[in-house]
Amino acid sequence: MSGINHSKPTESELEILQILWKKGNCTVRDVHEVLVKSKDAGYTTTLKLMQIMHEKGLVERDTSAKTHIYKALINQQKTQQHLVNKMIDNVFNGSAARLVMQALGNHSASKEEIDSIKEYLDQLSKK
Amino acid sequence: MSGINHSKPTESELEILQILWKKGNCTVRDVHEVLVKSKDAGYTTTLKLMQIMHEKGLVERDTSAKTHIYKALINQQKTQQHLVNKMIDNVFNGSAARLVMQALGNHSASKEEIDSIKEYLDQLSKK
DNA sequence: ATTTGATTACGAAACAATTCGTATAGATAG
DNA sequence: CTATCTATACGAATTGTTTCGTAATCAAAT
Repeated sequence: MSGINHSKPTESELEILQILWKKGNCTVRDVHEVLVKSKDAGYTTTLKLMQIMHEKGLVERDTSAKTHIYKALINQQKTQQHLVNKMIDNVFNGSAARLVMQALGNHSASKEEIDSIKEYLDQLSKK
Repeated sequence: MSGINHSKPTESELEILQILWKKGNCTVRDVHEVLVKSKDAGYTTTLKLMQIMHEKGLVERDTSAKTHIYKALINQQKTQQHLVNKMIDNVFNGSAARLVMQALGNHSASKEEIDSIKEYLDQLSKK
């Protein structure tokens, strides 16, 4: 077991992780360009965030060239799992079912989504 | 429309809200006593938090007696909805279904939970 | 070579969240 | 009445997050 990973990215870090998970290897500029579409931020802000994420071990980077290449180090699924579990405990008193209903209730899932969830539940039941 | 409520309680605030939602009216001590069961905190820390929550409009309080009585001002369901929606956007790229599956996958919902969700989904489908 | 542009490094400011020590006031027991 | 206990008020230290200005470095273009 090497470095502990609390896997508690902040909100800004999560935004960046999203991009890294989707696109794989990125320069700071790559990430920044996606970010500015949805929010207002300076380039050096994004840079600094990614440097801090590196210090924390959330990402790794290749510094062999002038322009560094970043890559997510923490796993998307595990991070999602961690955050969902925390929310279940923290916000829904430990009831996964209540979270699920809340999620489906107002967010108006599409028919396809609902069907795929049903299918998923059927598989879960068969055990 | 009067005061906007961003309903973005911090983690500590959420812990306190949980207790207030469950028990209704509470003194600081009531809340504190529940809190210390699961975490390490001084009484004045809890007090301060609740005072700040009051400033923010998250709770109201009756100060007519020496010992103040606190009560949640923001709605549990709405707060949950808000937080879930944010998580869907922020962590699951907008897919409620993915959140649901993640929630059910590892958290090992009980058979009863799964059944009640199925029922819920059937009702949703009939529309 | 010099200028221009893009990049990383660094440090600090601004803000927010958390924690707690100390002061003060009211209630109660002796 | 006085000592003690419990409560709130206040301020400040600490820590974490976010933001950005400025400097240094390197590459490419002129």
